[in-house]
Amino acid sequence: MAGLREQWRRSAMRTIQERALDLFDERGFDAVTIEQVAAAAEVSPSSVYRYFGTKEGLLVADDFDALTDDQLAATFDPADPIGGLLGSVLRYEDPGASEEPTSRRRVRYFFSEPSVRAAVLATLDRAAKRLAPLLANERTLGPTQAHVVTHALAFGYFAALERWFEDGSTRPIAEYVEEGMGPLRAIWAPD
Amino acid sequence: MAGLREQWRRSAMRTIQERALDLFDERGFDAVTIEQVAAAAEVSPSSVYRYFGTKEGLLVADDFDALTDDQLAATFDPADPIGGLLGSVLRYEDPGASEEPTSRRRVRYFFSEPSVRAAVLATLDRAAKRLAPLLANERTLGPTQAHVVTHALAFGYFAALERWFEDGSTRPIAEYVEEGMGPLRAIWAPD
DNA sequence: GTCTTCCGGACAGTCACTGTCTCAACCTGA
DNA sequence: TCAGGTTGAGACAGTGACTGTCCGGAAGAC
Repeated sequence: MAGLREQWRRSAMRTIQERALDLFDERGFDAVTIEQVAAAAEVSPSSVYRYFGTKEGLLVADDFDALTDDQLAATFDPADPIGGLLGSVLRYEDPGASEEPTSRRRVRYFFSEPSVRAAVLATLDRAAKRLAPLLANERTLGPTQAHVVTHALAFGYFAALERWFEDGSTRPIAEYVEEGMGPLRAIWAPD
Repeated sequence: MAGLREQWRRSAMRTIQERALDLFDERGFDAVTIEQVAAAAEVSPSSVYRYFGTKEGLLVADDFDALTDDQLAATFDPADPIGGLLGSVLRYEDPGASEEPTSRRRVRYFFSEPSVRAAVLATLDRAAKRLAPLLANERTLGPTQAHVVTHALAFGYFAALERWFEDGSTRPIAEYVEEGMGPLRAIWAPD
């Protein structure tokens, strides 16, 4: 059973996020208060904090944080992290994929709103920290090197994404990742 | 002339920072309010904000932000960024160097206090963004690649620093940077 | 149908941060 | 040395993000 309670919670979260995006797009992130978001979604401000933690959390779904260690290990390929990343991007951009409708609207704030950007950086930082041991296990990299490399990958990816955004978000993201992260492939090149 | 006003401002900033560190070390970052810091330093809370902008700013001196573009270009070597970074670290750790006494005490909070960590990440992000054009000018890297690489370098450096901290801060930082960022040198290897 | 559990709403409180005003002290030019 | 302009620190009120706690009512188990 899905759990009626859980069901209602999910739908509440979705409508809160959508109303929030409506307001943000209309008046700007800073000009909207949590109270207004709560009123627009017809919930209490407490619930917004219960669901999303922070105002930035309304935009930055910590997808990575939600993954268990096993799920993370299954998604991440230590032998070819950039290839795996590209695969995720391609899957995300696949027109047939069933992606949540808000995910495209949110990205804009990742780069335009400083506090949101900071929240994204923090998420990437946590993700890189969790991925490091997975990389250290299977390769000739020491733990410090693995730690450095996962951070380089995570934030390199972010940088590529930013270029895509600054370019007008017209060409596919995968192109920017492929081209931008190309130099990082040298890390795995045979010497 | 040094400017009497400017002189007093500098000394005020130093004492504020020192008092703040005293309080943070004693009670913990979260348990200390700006008002208490201001009282301990015998200035008004307004001044603390005027000087440091945010509570995290008391610990994260945005040294990079303060540099002009020219100064930045002079410090950064596009041909060998990792070597330049190592040089800075060695200079920092040189026992003969005249470093500000608070700089060692602050580092701890970079990694232990989430909001401070976020502020550091934001600083690195800004630094990487400013460095990208310098890297793109002189090498065979495209602008997107340069953007990715400077982010990889900045946050890779941060990761190496964290390993140093987690290891007890006993061995020299340069060792962690040298070892951890070794794989990134492959980016500049001749193919 | 009852009992338990859980969760959303209400509410009060804290504190980081902002904007504005005032006044005193520095700086400048004669 | 002394006016006049400027700069910058303190005082103060306000906003809004976020926290903790309590309570009632509805979902879940039996």
